Amino acid sequence: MNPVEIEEAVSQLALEPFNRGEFPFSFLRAFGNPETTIKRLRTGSTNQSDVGGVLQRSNIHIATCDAGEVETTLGLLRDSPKTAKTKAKFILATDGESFQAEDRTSGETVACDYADFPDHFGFFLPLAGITTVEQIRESSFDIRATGRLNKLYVELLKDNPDWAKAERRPDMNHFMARLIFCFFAEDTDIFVGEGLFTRTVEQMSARDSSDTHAVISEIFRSMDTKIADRQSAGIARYANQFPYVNGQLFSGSTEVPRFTKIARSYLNHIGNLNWKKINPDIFGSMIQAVADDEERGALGMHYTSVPNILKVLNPLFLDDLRGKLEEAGDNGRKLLNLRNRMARIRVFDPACGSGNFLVISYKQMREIEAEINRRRGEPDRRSDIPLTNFRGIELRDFPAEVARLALIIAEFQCDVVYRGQQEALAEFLPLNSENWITCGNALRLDWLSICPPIGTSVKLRSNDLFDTPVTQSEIDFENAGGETYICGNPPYKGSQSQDEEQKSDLERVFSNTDANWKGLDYVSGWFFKAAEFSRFSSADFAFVATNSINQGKAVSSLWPLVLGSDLEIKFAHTSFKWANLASQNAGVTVAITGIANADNKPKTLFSVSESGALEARQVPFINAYLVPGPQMYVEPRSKSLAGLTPMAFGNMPIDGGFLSFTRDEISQSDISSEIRSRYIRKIYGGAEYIRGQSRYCLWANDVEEDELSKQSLFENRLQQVRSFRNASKRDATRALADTPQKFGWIAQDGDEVVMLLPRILSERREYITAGYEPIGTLTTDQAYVLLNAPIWNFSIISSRLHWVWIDTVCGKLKTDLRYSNTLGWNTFPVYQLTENNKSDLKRCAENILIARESHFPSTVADLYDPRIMPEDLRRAHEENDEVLERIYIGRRFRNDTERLEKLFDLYTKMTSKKAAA
DNA sequence: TATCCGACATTAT
DNA sequence: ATAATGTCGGATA
Repeated sequence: MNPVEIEEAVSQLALEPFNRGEFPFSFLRAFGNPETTIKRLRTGSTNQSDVGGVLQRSNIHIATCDAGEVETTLGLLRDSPKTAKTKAKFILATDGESFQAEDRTSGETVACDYADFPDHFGFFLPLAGITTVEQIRESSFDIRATGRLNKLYVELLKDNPDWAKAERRPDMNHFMARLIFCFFAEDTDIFVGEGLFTRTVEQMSARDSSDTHAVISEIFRSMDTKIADRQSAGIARYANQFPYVNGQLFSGSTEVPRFTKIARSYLNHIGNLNWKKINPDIFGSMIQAVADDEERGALGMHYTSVPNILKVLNPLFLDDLRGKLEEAGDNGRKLLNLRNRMARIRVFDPACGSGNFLVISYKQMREIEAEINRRRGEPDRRSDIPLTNFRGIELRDFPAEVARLALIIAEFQCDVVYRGQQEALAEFLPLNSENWITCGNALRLDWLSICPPIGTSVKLRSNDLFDTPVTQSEIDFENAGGETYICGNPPYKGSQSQDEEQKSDLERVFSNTDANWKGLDYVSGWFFKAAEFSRFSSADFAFVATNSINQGKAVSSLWPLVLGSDLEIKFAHTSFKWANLASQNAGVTVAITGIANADNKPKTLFSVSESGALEARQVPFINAYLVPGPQMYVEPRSKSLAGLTPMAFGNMPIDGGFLSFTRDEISQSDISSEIRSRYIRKIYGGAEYIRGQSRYCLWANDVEEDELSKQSLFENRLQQVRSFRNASKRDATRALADTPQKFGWIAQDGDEVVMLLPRILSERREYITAGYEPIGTLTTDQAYVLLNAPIWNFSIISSRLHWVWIDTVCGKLKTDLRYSNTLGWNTFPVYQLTENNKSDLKRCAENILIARESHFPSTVADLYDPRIMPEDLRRAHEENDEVLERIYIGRRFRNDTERLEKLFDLYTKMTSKKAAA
């Protein structure tokens, strides 16, 4: 269940008559517990309560009681030995009048009237497995509002099918934005009279809902008409009470979708919520799913947490502002300078979604400004920070609407908090008419015209930045000295999953470069455009992006263009999971990169330590791999830089799985042992090797198909391979359809001594786990192979030095290592090895293999699990490292940082020597 | 020809 | 259910 669904279930429960016996079960059901769980608790088989209540292990201990006994009952629950023993997170007591609960981990408590307990449902969200985000628990209102608006939205689309079509959706979305504004305004005295909007609609429209749309439309028309013009415009008397709002919010068509009776009652429900409590930073990202038919199922789940956003904003510029505030102390002059500086700061998010980066920037800056004004004795002073300095571009119209609204709401709320309700109201309306959130394609728009480094006007230029470079003379310098910070979390899309339009977006962005843009992630476009912007007006920028742009091949394609010789990475957050509430898509791993003009200041590298704590390191340089060290790019090579044995990419079947067999499939078939030994081979992918599993394949690349089809085991399989290949849209695959017995890519003859290593390696293992397999063993493309290779190669692959190199320079799958022959093996810098070196390394390699052997039949996964790695194996690796590292520097390296430094250094020397030669 | 990647995908636990 | 950890083959140079 998502938070919205839980909120609805909890609210429903509170409306029903209180039933002492049923309440605990209904409560658990509302938090998404399946019927079977409830049943088991009800029959007592899993109910461990020792106070006559209901106790669900490691979750909650609930007891209902007689009127007036709540306090005492909660005490009983608190002291219950079972509560402690079963590690219950919460205790809850209620008599149907009053409601009390406690979070046993944090000690936080809830005490309220029974009828109001749904207001605290966020408190209990861990019961539904939702723990990721701390603030979500303070967002009960936002979740509730999202749920109600969603119901209204769906209901309206159902009855106004034409509004659901692509061309009218923007009207529908604009209408929703207007409604949200009205709900907020009527609860915050922006409209004079409590609940003015909801009340007026309720009173002036017919109960049968036939004219609801007309009444709302008239109210909207009124809000778009200046007071002086209302009489001539013939505004209805009831609509005349509404203020003139402007801000483009109510301009344009005032057409309103038709309401059913149900929709009219939903509207009333929504209006009766207390919109004062809205969190514009959270609400925006929750509500945006409403307008997206595909995302609606995950309503309230794709929520970006404030701490994650601050990981971008703090090091980008907020920390600096706070530092300056501290430095200024009570010095009025310095405080004034800081305030003047902040008044000119522009924050620009060219992928702003519903504006949460902008809203949070704005709120944080207002907080700093308020402190300045407090210290200067001007607490009521009007804010000098213009809302229009927070600019954004967003592709989808609804989030774009919501972003603007969220900023307006944030401004009002900040004014109320820092200056007071009266001052906030006095200057709120009419809204600024400029639309400073642009709905459009950020990769096609000219950022300089949307966020001009100078001046305040927003005018769209149709041409791209690179079609018509902006010349200095066009720039108006009236506000010289203002800083611009570009930030955001733009969309990521791997090179293979981009659609045609996205491809052409990138093509335009990179058209004037010789970049391999086809291989780049979609997000790269934002980095490149930000860098170009920065070169016009020195704006620092930082984005969240998939970590793959800082890995593997992408590094040498993208970063030389972004950084050039004038920009530098000023801070970075290495890979971490970008968590939101959607457990099912917890999967994306991101990094944050912040870029600024080169200077001599130290850079800050953030990373999450093993214990989960955030570490910040000051280093002289951060390179594009997000490791400390001078800028350098490792490019793929087709041959080893150091003369190592060639490493081949394994045999790729391209067979839909039909050339593979399990052990059982073979043993249960009727093939003769002769056919079997002639055509069936053992084959390894990474998984089979690491987990010690078996897999077999048909290996008969050059045998006639007719010959093979005589075997019933093969006949059907070959047909399936043929049709699988024919169904492909890749030419090369279809061309293979006529020879279904043949692998798509062949790396081996099949009779060499095979050393294989998996293409994907768990980040938990401390070494790269290559291994020898018997002659004739095959590998799939999930493993690399060295054929008939001298054993000292094994020593190199198995070394910590090599692990560090691969970890840094190759790609990743999530945070796991992804080995690459071209990027990792062929680029690995090694000194020329003497015969003595080679024989020393051979001995070390053999010792590793012997240590592994001594633990037969442990699998690689067992042996290299760092928690249980056998001592003798560990020692054999240590010795191997000792010998190899002496060849590099005559002693052991102190740590991985030192290893990498040496490797980078040697790589640079070896590549420049090659280039010179 | 020869890979590199996945706002992932599927299997272990 | 979450945690661990690697399929598969198309797109690309």
